[in-house]
Parts: sequence; structure tokens; C-alpha cells
Amino acid sequence: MRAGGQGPSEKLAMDAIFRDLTEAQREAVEHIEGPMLILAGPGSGKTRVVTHRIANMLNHGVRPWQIAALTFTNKAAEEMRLRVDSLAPGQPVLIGTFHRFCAQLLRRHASMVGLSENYSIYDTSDSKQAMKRAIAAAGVSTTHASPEQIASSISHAKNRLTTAEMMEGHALTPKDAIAARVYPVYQKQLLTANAVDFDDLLLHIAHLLRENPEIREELDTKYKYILVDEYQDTNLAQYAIVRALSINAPNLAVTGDPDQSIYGWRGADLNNILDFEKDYPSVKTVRLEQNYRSTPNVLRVADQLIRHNRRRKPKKLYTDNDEGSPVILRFYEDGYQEADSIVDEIANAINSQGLRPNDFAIFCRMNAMTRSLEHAFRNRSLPYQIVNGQEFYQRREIKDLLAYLHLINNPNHDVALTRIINVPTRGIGAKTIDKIRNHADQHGLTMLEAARQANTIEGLAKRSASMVRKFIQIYDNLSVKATAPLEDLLRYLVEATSFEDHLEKTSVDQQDGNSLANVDELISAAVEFDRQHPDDGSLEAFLEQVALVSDTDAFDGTNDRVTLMTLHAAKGLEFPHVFIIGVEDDMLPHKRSKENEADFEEERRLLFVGITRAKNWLQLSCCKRRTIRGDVRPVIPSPFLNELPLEEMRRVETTRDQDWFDQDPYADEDSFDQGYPDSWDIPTDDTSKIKNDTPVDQVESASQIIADETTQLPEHELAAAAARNKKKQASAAIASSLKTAADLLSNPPTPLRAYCEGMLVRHSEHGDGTIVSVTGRGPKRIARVRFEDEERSFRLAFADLQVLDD
DNA sequence: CCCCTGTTATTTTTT
DNA sequence: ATAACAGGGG
Repeated sequence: MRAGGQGPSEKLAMDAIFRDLTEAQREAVEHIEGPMLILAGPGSGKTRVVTHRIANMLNHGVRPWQIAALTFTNKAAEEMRLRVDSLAPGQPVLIGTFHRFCAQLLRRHASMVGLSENYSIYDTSDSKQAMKRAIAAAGVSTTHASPEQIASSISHAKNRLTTAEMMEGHALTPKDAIAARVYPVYQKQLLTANAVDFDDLLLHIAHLLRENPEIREELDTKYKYILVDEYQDTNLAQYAIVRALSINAPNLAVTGDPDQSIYGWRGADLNNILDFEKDYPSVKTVRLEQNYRSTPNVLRVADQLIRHNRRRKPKKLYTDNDEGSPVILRFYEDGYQEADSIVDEIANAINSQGLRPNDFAIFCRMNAMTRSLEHAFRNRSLPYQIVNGQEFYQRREIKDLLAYLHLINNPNHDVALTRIINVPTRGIGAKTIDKIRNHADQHGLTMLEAARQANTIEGLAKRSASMVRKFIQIYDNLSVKATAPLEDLLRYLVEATSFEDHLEKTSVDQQDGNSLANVDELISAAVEFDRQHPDDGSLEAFLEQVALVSDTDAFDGTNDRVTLMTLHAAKGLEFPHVFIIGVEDDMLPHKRSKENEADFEEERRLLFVGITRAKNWLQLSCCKRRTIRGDVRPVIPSPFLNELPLEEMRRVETTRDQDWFDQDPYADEDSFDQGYPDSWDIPTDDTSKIKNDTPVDQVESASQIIADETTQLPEHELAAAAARNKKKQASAAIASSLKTAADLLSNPPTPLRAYCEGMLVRHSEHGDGTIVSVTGRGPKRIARVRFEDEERSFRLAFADLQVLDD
């Protein structure tokens, strides 16, 4: 059925479009001409409104190619495409991310900004490499600003549409001043390499539109109706682009929620949405405040929290959903217990309540926090997925192969050349590469061109030059296949470089057995791409697609797995049961967010986004100590916790079994555990609130907490959890005796003795020795041991040292 | 030039 | 804990 068809079919479509809409939703869907602002709270059916609106526009004779719907993530774009397609099948409406939209525009108009159409998109690590080279070339010292800081400063400038020349004018902070010196060099390098970074995609288009009125007008009229999703996350560049395309045809409809703005660090400007009504005085504003997703319990917690933000538009969140169960605030001893216990609870809930793994999601502030969870899931053999899709394309072997493809597609791609000129190793070392680079810089050549002149490069050994020629030979052979189907190209590449031999050689010691499998997976992706793009199956398009995939795209809701992801990645999703871990000071208001109020409020919004993902059930948790980059630190609960309606929440303390606690290897070292006992209250004047008003439950079982049943977690499972927790701290010798719960019950370990001077110990490798000194405390405690003919130091917490009885 | 080893710095969030 | 980096022996 075609949208906009005749008679009965149109009626059917209209019915499908308007059925079950609330008054506010209908109002938004019916709107076609003129600017519109849809303020949509979480779970208010925003995507539904947007997609139905598109369908309605098509029904009213708007041509599909006149509509451009812009999102931030591919995931959101796909979702929208899917839902538009079910209402108006097969309509070529442009739905895509800002970056992809710009990338495609830039292909067409590349020459306007000094690029050619086969330009490459540098990913973060590519631009990091380029940045280092630019810093060196600019002769800038990195003592006062790290390459990362310089990169971030330049990135921010680009997001604010500030060019290198403009930045020179008004130097601001010392760091920006340093960045201002690198910026023009970096930019010039990108241009020579015929490449752009992510920010450039937006920046180039914004400038293009500003400086070429004809092009601007042509595109403005072409994309007569523009929709922007998550408008609160737009930065100045995106704002400029959208505005430039809405002058002749000011039919700009934006949706967003100021309370869900979480990309300020990437340059998003909350003012864009807060001031939209000023930008377009004739705007029609629709507020979607009814929530269809969450229980009142969840919603009240979210609302109480977000009230504390000052920069926002107050809004009412309400729902007709059932009350549901109270939100849980849970305390754990440490991150390991947190992980084990959450996984146990999920496993039990699945067994006893007929829930599925994909009913659950666990959110965290940092990707690193998924590690301990991953272990716990593996121990339990519960299916899980960690949403960071970049991982595959970040693997070394994949990046290497892609670098070959990049160089074939764009011979100017110096970063790619540097990456693969000696992969597999072919006798071209760092020195040789430096010489090629210098030669290129001196003569204004790309590195590939410079490499072609290897013979004439001064000071380059004959041997090296011939190695370089060999590489050029391989490259030229590959280039011939550039227009072949991707699959053929890749297979030829793998063969011509003996890539598989190379992998086998270099991954001997690693458990990298999958690197070969990864190559196969890449080939499969190529096959798939060939299939989807039979005619235009260009290398360029494939590389663009790969460059613009993101973490969040990896999420697959149809997989029956528990989902682990960052709070940022969770935006736009919903799950029946949600755990938010690490709601801790310096973690959830992240340490680096505390310098200014704007950043701090963004952290609050981040938690708000997390909370409002939950449909039926929610737990926030917080540990008493957490292992951060190797060592254990005491933790202060997040100040946000005191902003929640604690009196209606359920507080749960999970302590470790006392017997186990006593056997702590450091128990008699008077250090370590004593740091926290009473510092453990929420650090505000409001402490009493959480301590006294809420009943403190002791250890509760998983199903008890999730379903209010009273089954008790079997004792051995608690012990097993405790054993897993212990492993990290106990010495290897002791830990190995604690492998299973059964072991545990039949062979209670002997209490540990504190190591001290003069003690006789045995090491599996070095043999017997005597402790000459013991220093440090806690996990950093180090013993110096004298063996027969040498002296060594060991971190006691991890060392393989067995105490010998006299 | 290659590879192994030990040392050092580094860690938010992502298109 | 991990990765990037530097230095030394082969």
C-alpha cells in the first residue's frame, strides 16, 4: 500500500495514524507547516509521535524526499526508519544521523571545502595519531597540555564553529592557546590527507551552507521539512546547519527534553532547546508529559531527583500505570559483591519468575565497570551482551585490514599508510618511516608519494628502500582491485599479504585465537555489504559506514541476553528491570564534573536518564569500597542519593558473611578495613534521613528482593560469592584452595598469618627465601624477600608466597 | 630491524 | 588493570 493513496486505503492509513493518540500527541502529529517544538518527557511516546507525524505528512501530499529526519545515533535512526516503514512502507524519506547526513552532503560538495569526494573519515584513534604528528610538526611541547587536552580543545572549538584563524585572534585559557598553535597544522594535515575528523563533518557543512548561498538555498528548498530528534543534544554546528536549512522553508520540527541533555561535554548547548521559542516566535509548542513506560514509584524518584536542577523547564511527569514495587537503594561491600550478587539475583528471577534475560539491563557510568560484571556473568553462564560496538572495529587485525582498504580508497591517507606499511612486518622500521614522513613534509607530498621515491630519499639504506619498493608493489597490485566487489578485494588482500600467517605468528602467546575468526567476520560484513549495495557497492561507502558506527549501535534488543551498557548508551531504550551500579561520589557525579555547576547538573540528568529507562523495577546501588585501577578505595555514596524520596524507597544492606570477614588477610594488620566503618554515612547534614527513616534490612535473597518472596539464598551460594570476592585479595596459594563451594565447606582454609620480617617463605619459581622487610599497607603491602642468590619484591596481595612453618 | 621485557602514564561519557 | 612507550639483546 502506498501512503497518500486513494479511497479506502487512505482511510485505513489515517486510522492507523491517529488511533490511540492522546490529545497532545494528536496535536503534534497533525502539525505540518511551520516550526514546532515537541517537549517530550521520558517514555511519553515521542518516537511514536514523530513517526506518525511523518506518515501523516506523506498522507497530506508531502513528497518523501522533502523530509529529512535527523538523529544522533544510528540506532535511533534505524528505529525510526522501521516504524515509518510500517506506517508508510517503502517511502524514501531521509532518516539518518547528523554525521551521516553531513558525510553524504560533503561527498557531493567536497571540492567546495578543498577535499575530493573520496575523502576519508578519521576515527578517534586516527585523529589521535594525526594530532601527535601535528603537535610535533608545530613544535609544541606537551608538558603543559597533553595531546588529549589539545585534541579536546580543538574539538570544542570546531563544535563552536571556530576555525583555526578565528582561534588565533582571541586566545583564551593557556591550554586553548597551546591548542590554537596546533590547530592550523592539524587542519592542514587533514586536508593533505584528504580526510576529515568527526567534528569536521559538521564544521565543513556548516561553513559550506554559510558561504554558499545558492547551495544553501537549494538544499533548504529540497529538504522542505526537517525533523530533529534529541534536540537538546545539538551543538552550535548542528544548530547552524539546521537553521540554515530552515530559512526559505521554516518547517523545522524538533523534539527533545532538556532534562535528558547529556552531551554537554561534546559541545551540546542546552540553550538551543531552551531558546527555541525565541528563535522561532511563531513556534507551536507541544508538551508530552504523560509517561507510558514506568511505574509511579520509578517516576517519583526520577522527578524528585531532577527537581534539583536549576537550568531546566519545569515539567510534570505523570502516569496511569500501576504503582509497582518500591525502588531499591542497595549497598554492597565492594564491586565484586555488587557484580556477583546482581547476577545471582537475575539468575534467580529468571528461574523463579519466568522472566527472560532481556528483561534486564545494568547501567554504569564508565565502560570499565562492566569488567567485574562480565566475570560474574561468565561464572554463572548467564547470557549477556556488553554494548560497545566499536570493539570489533577497534581490534588490531581489523584496523589493519581496514587501513589497507582506506589507503586503497584514498592514497593520501597517511595515518593508514603509517599503520600498515610494516604490517605484516617487512623490514620497514620506525627510522625508515620517519625518513619517509620527513621527505613527504619537505616536499609537500603524501607519504605514499614519498614512499614511491624511496630510492631518492637521502640517508635511506638500500636495503630499506628495496623493502619499501616491495610494499609499493603489493599496494599497486591491490589498487587494481579497488573497484572489485568488497569480498573479492578483501580476500585478495588477505592472501596477498599472507595476513593469516602473520596473525598466527604474532598471536602465539595470546589467547587471540579469535583473530582469524575476526577476519572472517569482517569478510562476512563485506559480503553483506555487497549484497545490500549491488550497484554502488563502493569501497568508499563501506568505509564511511564503518567509520560512523558507534557503541550504541551494537545493542540488539532481539537477543535474549542481559544488557550491560553505560548510561549514555542507554538513552532512548527501556527495560522492565534496571540496575544502576556505582551510584557513588566521584563516580556518578563524576570527579571531573565537579568544577562547575553545569557539568554537575549534567551528571544529575545522566542519572535521571538511567532511572527513567526502567519500566517496572529499579535498583540503584553503591559500594562501600571499589577497586579502581588496581587498588581498593573507600567510597562515599553519591550526593544524589539524598535527593531521592528515600522514605518511600527500600534500603537494603548486603554485608559479607561475618566468618569470612574475620579471615580477611589484612584483618590483623589494623589497616585496611578500618578506614571506612563509620565514614559510611551519606555525607551531608541530611545524614539522618537515610539512616533512621528507612528500615535496614539485612542480607536478602535475590528473589526476595526482586519479587518479595521469602525464599532464602542457599548458604553455599553466599559462600561461593564470598569466595569469589576473596580471591582478589587472598594470596594465590590460599585462593586456589577456595575454588568451589564444595571445597569451601569441606576444607575451611586455615587463617592467614600476617607476613613479617624474618619469616621463611616459598615461591614456586624462586624457591625458598626469607622476608627481609615488609612495607606499605593494604593491597599495596610489599614484602622484600631474599632468595639464595637474589632479592625480589612482591605485592603480598597477589604474590605466590607460601609461609613455611619452622 | 625485530621482539621481548620492564617501565610509565593513564582512565567519562561518543559521532 | 591496561596500554602505550622505552630500552636492550638477538
